[in-house]
Amino acid sequence: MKSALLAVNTFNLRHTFESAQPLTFSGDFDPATGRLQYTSDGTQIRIWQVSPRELRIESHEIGRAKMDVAKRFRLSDSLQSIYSKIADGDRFISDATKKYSGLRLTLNDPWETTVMFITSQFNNVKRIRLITKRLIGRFGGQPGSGAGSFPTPQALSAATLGQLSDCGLGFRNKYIKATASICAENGLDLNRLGKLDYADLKEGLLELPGVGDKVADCIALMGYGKLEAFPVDTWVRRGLERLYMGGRHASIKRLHEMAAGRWGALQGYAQLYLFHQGRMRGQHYGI
DNA sequence: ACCCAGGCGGGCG
DNA sequence: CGCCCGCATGGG
Repeated sequence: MKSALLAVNTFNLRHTFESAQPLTFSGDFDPATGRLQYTSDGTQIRIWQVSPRELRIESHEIGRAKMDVAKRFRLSDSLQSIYSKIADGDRFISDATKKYSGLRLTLNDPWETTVMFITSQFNNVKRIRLITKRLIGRFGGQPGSGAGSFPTPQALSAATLGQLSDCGLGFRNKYIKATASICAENGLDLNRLGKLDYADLKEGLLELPGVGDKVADCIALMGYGKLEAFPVDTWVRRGLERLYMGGRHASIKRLHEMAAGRWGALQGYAQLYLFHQGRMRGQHYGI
């Protein structure tokens, strides 16, 4: 096991893990020690924050691990610059970026992100974690060949609806199986969609069964890094209506227009802070 | 026992 | 386009 230090600026691993992104579902975070362990391309990586400006990384492949951490947590994003743009004249975003300073968007594997956010529909964070870990344990890499790694499209398309349901997927089993077979057999290579601009990418994602407006935006944002994606879920919707619309109801279409007008090309970051603040405000739901 | 959770697909007007 | 409905499951 090798170890390295990585300098960071405006980064908070705890906030980032708690913000219900793909690593929240597949990774293991120890709240007592602040250590996060996750698997990337079959490599085990363990990280924790030794100081506000330093991250400790442990892995057998330390070089790859350092690159993965930098990419995964978007460490090249200047959060100070992003804050100054999305919080300008906006009391609510300004409050959230102060309270959760260092909360970062993550960039994750498109296929894993797709499965996790199909799983997320009509579900809660704790159960998404439970289901994701069952999928990894039953259909992911086996001991000796990438244990703990996420199941491939081939593995999930070969699973029966009963097996998928037994992982806790319930009615989502048919979405997962159908999307997996499209990715495995029909040659829809999710990695190639990354070349498209946001509008075309979203249109492509919407063709997958179980992927609607909200899930497509989650995949675009956290699987492809499209910062102009703005997933509107229950928390964001409530937050927008309460904070910006005097408590009045608004359509999804109207909320998208408002977000685009306020935060433009960085609306994905605004969404992350709105979502996290909204979800933490009630704080009756664990991770 | 009852309620809710990072919505979606299908059917309707 | 908007609205309404059913939907599997585990935890509070």
